Amino acid sequence: MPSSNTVLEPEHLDHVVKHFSRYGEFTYDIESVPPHRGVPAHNTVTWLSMATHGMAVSIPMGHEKGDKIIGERIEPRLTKDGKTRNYKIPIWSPAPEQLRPSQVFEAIEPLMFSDRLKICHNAPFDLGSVAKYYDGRYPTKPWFDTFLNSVLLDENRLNGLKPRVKQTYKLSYDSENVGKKVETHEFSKVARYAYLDSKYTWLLWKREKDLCREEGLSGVLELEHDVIETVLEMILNGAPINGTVLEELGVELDERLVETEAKIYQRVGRKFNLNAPQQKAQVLYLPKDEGGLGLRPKSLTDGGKKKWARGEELAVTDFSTDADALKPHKSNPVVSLMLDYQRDMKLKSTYVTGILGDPEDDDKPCLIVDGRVHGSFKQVGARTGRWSSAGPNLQNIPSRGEEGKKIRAAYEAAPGYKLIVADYGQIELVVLAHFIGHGALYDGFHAGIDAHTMTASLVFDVPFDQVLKEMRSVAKGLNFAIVYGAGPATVAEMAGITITEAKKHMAKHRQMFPEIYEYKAYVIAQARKTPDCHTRTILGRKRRLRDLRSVDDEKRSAAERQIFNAKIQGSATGDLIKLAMVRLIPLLPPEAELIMTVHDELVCHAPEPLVPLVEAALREAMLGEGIQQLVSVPLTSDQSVVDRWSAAK
DNA sequence: CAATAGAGCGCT
DNA sequence: AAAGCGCTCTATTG
Repeated sequence: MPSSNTVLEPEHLDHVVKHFSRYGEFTYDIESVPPHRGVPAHNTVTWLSMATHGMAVSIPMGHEKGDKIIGERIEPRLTKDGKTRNYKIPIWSPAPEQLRPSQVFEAIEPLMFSDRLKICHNAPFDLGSVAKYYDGRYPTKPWFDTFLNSVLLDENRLNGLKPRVKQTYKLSYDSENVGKKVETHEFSKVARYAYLDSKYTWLLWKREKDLCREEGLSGVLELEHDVIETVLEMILNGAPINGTVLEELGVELDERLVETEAKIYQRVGRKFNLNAPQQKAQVLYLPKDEGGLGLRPKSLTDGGKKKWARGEELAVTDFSTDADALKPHKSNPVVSLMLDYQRDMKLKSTYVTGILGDPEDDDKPCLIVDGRVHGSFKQVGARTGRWSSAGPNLQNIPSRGEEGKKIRAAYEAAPGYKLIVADYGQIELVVLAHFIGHGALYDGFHAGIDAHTMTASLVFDVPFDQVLKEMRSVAKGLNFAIVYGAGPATVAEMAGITITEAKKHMAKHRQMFPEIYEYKAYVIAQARKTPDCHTRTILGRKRRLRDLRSVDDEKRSAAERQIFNAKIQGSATGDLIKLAMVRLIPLLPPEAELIMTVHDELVCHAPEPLVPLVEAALREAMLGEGIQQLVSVPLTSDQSVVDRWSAAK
């Protein structure tokens, strides 16, 4: 009988599978290596670990580094300044002979594709990463994700496996961060590490699997488990993108950057680093006799504000050089050029080089594989229950401005395909009106009147068919202020009016929509009364903010804004959009794909002939009876069928 | 040399 | 005195 926890022989693997087959549940975890380490669609799995009743094992399948240093070699390498330095590189013994991935995945296929419960900490990654070994099929339900479970139980703590183990068992088993780069660590160390990942996932599951039920979180937990399927759909599909369009735009931006840079240096009379806020501040705010432009600063940086609060002396570098601070000086040619530079640099570095990579720089790989970028969508990335996206972030692709639109235009459907883009109309205000259940906003939505127009009509005392653009813009700011808790200064800034005017409009708004303010106060008061200071979203997700009881006015106010916003944001762009996505998957024809979510927006990709079907599926998923019944205000959506994402309205 | 903080900015 | 994110660059720290 094999006794080791590390599986190297086929007989051992058979024995392990036999043992696991006896039980209805098991945990598993994978370790992966570059290229595309964190990208389930393309990464290479070199370790699989599993745990169940009475057994936990590591199964290596391609780890190269052994346990001992058996020599060293000298390697000359170029340093950054072009010099050559000799580095001593240790030579490691080879790792023991291991099973092949195909052997391993074939052997465990009966476990993965059974009705046994697969338990993972961050299931989308582990489920998605093994799909490539099964022709794109990922292990079948049921699943249990201890990470999701953990987040729902406390969104304020660190919920990664290591922090949770440390919190629960006062124990650190990975001080070296082995999982971040397994291939650089010794075989035995990784074997132990992988084994412990699965073992502790198992222990956490046993310990915490029923806690959500005790807190009335079963419903959201079930929703989030259903959402896993939508995550897998998005991260395995990826978003279709045209690299050539980005390349051309990159050249255009580069040319302009070089030009702008030269003009600035010429006008200022010297070179400096345009990407360094401190150097920019000196150029802008230092008096003329000290080589600066002598401009009057508009605002402080965060660091500057702190200094000011402590009563310390300020330096020029404590003044902000952000776009907002520069705008008042736009008539100054240097400032105007700086604004151009900042905008172009952002687009070039983040959205062109960030995607295409830099051949000169190994740390900047090209993210496009077979015409797709695989962002990693995180279903509980935000503490409100909102999605987040990373690597690349597909939720902050530029949409405004001439150049921004060009970036978004690179996200295009494959030939013969279309993008179908659907977004909810005013979903946050709809949810707010639903929660209140009456009032002008509620009535307005039922009458099919645009929320900002409705608000403008009451604040400016005009019939809603006589609301002017400027009125609507102010109203938009006012509605924004409700949801985010913004003050007069922000409203003024947004709508382009004075603070005095903003205050006046806000007072009128309070008068015309008293129920909104009553409701807000009620939500905050109720939350403060609960033992853990929580409120719940429409589907029962909790947001806890202990600072609601802080004696520090600033902290308490911040918490009040946060908890109210979380209730609205979490219900709208957490719960409802997720429910719509879960409903969508079974309605989509197999040839159609869900590729992205941007908070209140879903993007699908489908062959042209199937477009009507996909449109209907999106309508049903987002607006159909099963979701509409949850909201006492009519849901609406806008849909566009386009070739390029930039063309959606 | 690697990790982290701060500033700034893209999106809903 | 504005909710929620992630990325890039510079400058500082370990």
